[in-house]
Amino acid sequence: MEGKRDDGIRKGPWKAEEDEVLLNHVKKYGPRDWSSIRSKGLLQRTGKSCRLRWVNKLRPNLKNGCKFSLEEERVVIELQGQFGNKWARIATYLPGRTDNDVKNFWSSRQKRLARILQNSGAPSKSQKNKRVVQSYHGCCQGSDSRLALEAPKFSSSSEESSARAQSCSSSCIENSDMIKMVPLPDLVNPRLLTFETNFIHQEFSPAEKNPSYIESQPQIPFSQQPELTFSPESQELLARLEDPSIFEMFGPLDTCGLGNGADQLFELVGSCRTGANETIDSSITPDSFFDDFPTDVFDHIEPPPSPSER
DNA sequence: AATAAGGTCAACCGCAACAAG
DNA sequence: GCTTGTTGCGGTTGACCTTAT
Repeated sequence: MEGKRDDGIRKGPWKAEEDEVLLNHVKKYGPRDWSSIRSKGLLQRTGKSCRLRWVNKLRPNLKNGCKFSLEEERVVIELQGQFGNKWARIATYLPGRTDNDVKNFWSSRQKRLARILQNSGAPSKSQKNKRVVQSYHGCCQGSDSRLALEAPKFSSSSEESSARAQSCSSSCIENSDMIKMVPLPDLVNPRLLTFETNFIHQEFSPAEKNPSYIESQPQIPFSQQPELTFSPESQELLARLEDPSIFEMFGPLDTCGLGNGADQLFELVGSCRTGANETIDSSITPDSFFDDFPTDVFDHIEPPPSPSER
């Protein structure tokens, strides 16, 4: 992969020295004249390659190596529906994210979805657990997930970067252990247990084809987003629960195989579907309920507020 | 422990839009 | 108006890492 082409142009991973040269160039001349970097003999890289490196890795305030937060995830899904695969445009709504980040995020997500759907006919034993979990995972998506989006104006103020750093670190928290300690009623706010199949339809029939969809949705800012939401692809799976044959896919597996809480899980799914406001039985043992879940189900659950924050 | 499968990320490629000559 | 060079964008690929078997 790494190496020089016949014309002497280097390709492949960038070295620290190359980054340094590129950064120096940008400091001196700004993020432009990429091709002059090579013509001046500073680097054996194409202008395109230099630009790409700057945009994706060296630009200040990038959230490199930071998983997409729930909010970011929602923004991408929302805007992909609105704009289609206009990654650069979508990225302008996500501070610190590049078009490449958004593109990669989306394609992984699509792959995952495709695989889930493809496997749904004949799930392996190990998939059974996961699929149910994902259904649960998705069923609690807040119904008011429409967003008020406005392309932000970025500044380089320290205030903004520290806020950014904070949001980045909070979204990177590995919180499965903390979550395991939280009683179920604290995690699942019954008010949030409504389900909106439109959301799924949107994912597979982008609103670009139906722009009125976006406009018709109530728009609320991030700060008013439901505090507990789940990965949206799971909603598609949940939608499949409408199909009575869905449970056949689990074969002989019954809820006993999923731990003590699985019965509640299916009740929960049912209440999600009806939008009922039942409260969750507080006699459920949280540990037994969650222990059978793969930890990735917790990935998108915000850590609970500390008692002082409540 | 070894291997396969899946996921993530960085980088390349081709194309289109735009500007300069 | 045409050609050429530059920039920006979206699609794709391959390496690497993680997780499952």
